[in-house]
Amino acid sequence: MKQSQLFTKTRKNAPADEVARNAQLLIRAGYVHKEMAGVYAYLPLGLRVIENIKQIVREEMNAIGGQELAMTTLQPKEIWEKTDRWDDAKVDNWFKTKLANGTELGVGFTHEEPIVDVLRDYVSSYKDLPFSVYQIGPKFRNELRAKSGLLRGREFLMKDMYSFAKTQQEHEKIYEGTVQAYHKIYERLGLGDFTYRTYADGGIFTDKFSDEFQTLSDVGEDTIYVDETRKIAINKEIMTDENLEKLGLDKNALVEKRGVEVGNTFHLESKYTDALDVYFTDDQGQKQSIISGCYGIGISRLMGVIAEQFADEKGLVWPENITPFKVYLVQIGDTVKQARAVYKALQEKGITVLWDDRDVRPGEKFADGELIGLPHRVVVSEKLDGQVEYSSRTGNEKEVLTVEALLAKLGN
RNA sequence: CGGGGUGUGGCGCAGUUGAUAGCGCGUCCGGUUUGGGACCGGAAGGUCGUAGGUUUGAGUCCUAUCACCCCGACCA
Repeated sequence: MKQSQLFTKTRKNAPADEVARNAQLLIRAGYVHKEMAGVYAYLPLGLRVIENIKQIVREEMNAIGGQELAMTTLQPKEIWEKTDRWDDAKVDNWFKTKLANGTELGVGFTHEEPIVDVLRDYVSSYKDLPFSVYQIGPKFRNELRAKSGLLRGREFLMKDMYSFAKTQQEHEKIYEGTVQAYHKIYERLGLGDFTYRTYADGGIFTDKFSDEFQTLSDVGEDTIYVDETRKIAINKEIMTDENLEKLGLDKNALVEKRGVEVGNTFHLESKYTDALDVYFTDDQGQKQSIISGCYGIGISRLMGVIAEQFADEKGLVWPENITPFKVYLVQIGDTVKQARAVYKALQEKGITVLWDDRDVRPGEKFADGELIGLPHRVVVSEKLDGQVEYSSRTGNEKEVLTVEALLAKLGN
């Protein structure tokens, strides 16, 4: 992509009403546009990041047998009444609306009820189970207070998977498999080293704990206690002596940290399936409850967390796997021809490039490149005598290479 | 939802005891520049969040309202 054609521009100042570092940088660099409090549009650069995150999540969900689908945003109130989650006293962050004829509708804040409602059409026998389905799409929550930029929005993107099993044992296996997939996802996103599986409250309908995935961060909203050697943590909310013993955690090994919840997994037992009257018939001809689990990952929140986590004083720093483009190609002076050749050569290798072909001074290009945060910078300049200068976003050293050497370096 | 704060060109800000709204960045035109956000000259762009009110006169005072931010409570 030529930067001269990118419709967004960088800006030197962040809007005064945006305090969160992630949103400040993402806005300054042209990744997102704030539509209103807690509601952000994803601009071309931002959408590329979002799509990269989604793709990693999708691949890992597919790898454990998840089947992708897309549920609806508009929701009939009846199914939510069956699980007693329609009443505003029970769920206070619903967005609700009405059809022209007055029929009340909900705007989806989660999708347990609708997916279970779908099962009714397709699941009746033990032969139909187990399976998992997931979707990646918008969620709407009428938060009393949106905050922290992309970390807590009223409209946000989430991957939510739901599993359905014949027995608790079968469910546990799926659940653990999903937890392992989550670890892979955070690893691939570059967050593996500081994202912890964290025991948390399982909710009112199970005595099991749920698991949160907490990325350590000063801007985190949760207080967690981390056992760094075992790579596990416990949320402050459930930090009691009794729970520590139940979980086999040693209080003395725990360190208090702040975390951002970047995912969670819940045991739902048969609460939703029973409430919506969806059962299966076992091989003895007996009606049985379906055991389910739900598994969320905040896609747009992850973009915020990653922006926040890796940024330095110059701007964003994207991990290799989710960067909108791999290379920031800077053309200095009268070098269009050479720059185009490098651009094409990189692209032929399958390396994505943002080519700064603008007619602006070098300093501005470097500053913008650093703000935008692509991992690799390549400079084409008359000074380099046909070679190119390579530097990484995070390193200080620059090396002058031939184009062939550059391709070899970036091509693996 | 409780407490606190802020709304003035695209962005960041100033605007005194009430008197026809300024600055920086950005944008446009012309020129000089070109390895770290250049410089010179010119120009466009604002019913001061909105609605009432007080006043000869309101960005400024009063009332209401909306939006946004922060702390708390709640939540992916």
